[in-house]
Amino acid sequence: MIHYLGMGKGDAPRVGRPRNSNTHAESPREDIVAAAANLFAADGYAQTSVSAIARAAGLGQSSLYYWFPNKEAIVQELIDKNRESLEIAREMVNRPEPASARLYRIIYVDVVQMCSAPLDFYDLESVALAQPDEFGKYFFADYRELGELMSTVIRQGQKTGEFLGVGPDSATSAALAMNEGLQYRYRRDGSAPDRVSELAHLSAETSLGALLRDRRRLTVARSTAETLISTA
Amino acid sequence: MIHYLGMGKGDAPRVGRPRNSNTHAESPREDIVAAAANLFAADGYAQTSVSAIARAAGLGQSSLYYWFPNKEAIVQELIDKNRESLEIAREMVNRPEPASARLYRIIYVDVVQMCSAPLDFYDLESVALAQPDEFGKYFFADYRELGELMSTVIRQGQKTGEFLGVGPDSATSAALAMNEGLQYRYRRDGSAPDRVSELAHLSAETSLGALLRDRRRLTVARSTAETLISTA
DNA sequence: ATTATCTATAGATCTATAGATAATGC
DNA sequence: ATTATCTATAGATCTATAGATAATGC
Repeated sequence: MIHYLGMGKGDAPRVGRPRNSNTHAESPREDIVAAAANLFAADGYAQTSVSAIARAAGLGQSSLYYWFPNKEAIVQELIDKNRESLEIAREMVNRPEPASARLYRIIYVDVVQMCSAPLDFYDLESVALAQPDEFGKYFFADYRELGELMSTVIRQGQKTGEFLGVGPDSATSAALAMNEGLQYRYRRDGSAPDRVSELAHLSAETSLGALLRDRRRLTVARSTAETLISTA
Repeated sequence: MIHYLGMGKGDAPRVGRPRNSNTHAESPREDIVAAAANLFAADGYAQTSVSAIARAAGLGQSSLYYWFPNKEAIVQELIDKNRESLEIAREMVNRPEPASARLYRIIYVDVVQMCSAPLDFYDLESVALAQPDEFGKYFFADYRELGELMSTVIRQGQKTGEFLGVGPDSATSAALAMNEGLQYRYRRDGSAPDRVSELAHLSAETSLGALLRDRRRLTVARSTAETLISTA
């Protein structure tokens, strides 16, 4: 690799016609995705035009089409984060800790992930629904799998007598709906990011409060779950 | 009142230029609202054009503007139903029944009402947010009041020792988020209307399961709440 | 004259493409 | 020649208004 004297990061030679805006970009593709993430988070997917994304990224509207074929292609770049809570849930099914701690962790991570994602979960689902291709399939398959894993952990806890015998699938539906509803309200109300953890605990404690036979175990479940969180 | 022989309901004389479509309307205003309700329910508010509403009501696009000044005026006709669960909650604060039964009823009615409404609750909130006038204010004032009433009932139950001492406002947030999340999923999944009651019970039982000190009282709370439901 | 519709259209978007242009690379 | 932008624009919406028209009412 050759270094030219006095040629730092800032003035790397740039190919292509210069922008009208005084901005320059290390990676226009990433800038576009970042700008889209901000706008989607602020205004929602449907309300964000390609034109607004391009402007926020320092480009003219049509220049965006040099990097992405359309708006949906941009949102797909934002989506892979959606996997994290599924991977945690997969881990949790086969661990030796009590079901209460494992379910706590799954619920907690799901809330944190949804609240931290750039895109509202319901918007994400809408985009997935509109796309008959790969992404749509993966989204719904993942969603189903997450639900099945939660139901499995609930059944495990019922087998050991840790949980009451309520319907595992119903309890899962309630927990997922609460998680999604909380992330929605978190976004709508423009809550401060430091409230995410509080909401995640609230959701886990409500669902476990309804499931645990002996609720004195809730505190232990919470701290065990927190160990799991910091270890992984 | 004068009756002309052979002039039944069907062929009442109609003022105004006839429609191109073969439809006729007893009350175009109500037909428009009904058509809008169906379309909003099926496709969502933002995705429904004035043109589609007019067509569904048997009118040309521009003829709708004879009856309504714009799309938001139509949605406002649909909104008063949003009051029912608030009125129930107001009633419930001062009744002699145990807090568990009263909270059960509030939660139950809220889910039923949101699921039965023509408009998705989140869409309703979006419309309210976009309108700085009367309706917007009422919507958010009502929402706040419903939450406060729920918190009050929870505090009452804590005072009598019926409920555990979790934060009443947090428990309310969780319950509302779960209700909203469940109504959303109900709509998204196109669930059968006969599942509404099941979802409403699920939500009430989950929230009460987390709150009740002695969960053997849940069955009593449910049946007491059902009495309240059929009485009012 | 009044009512309720129609046709036609202006004006505001927004998406996506065509083709010009201004840099660097070789 | 290649790259990354630009300008300009076609075409698809969608909203809302202007003004014509076809009924009934008086």
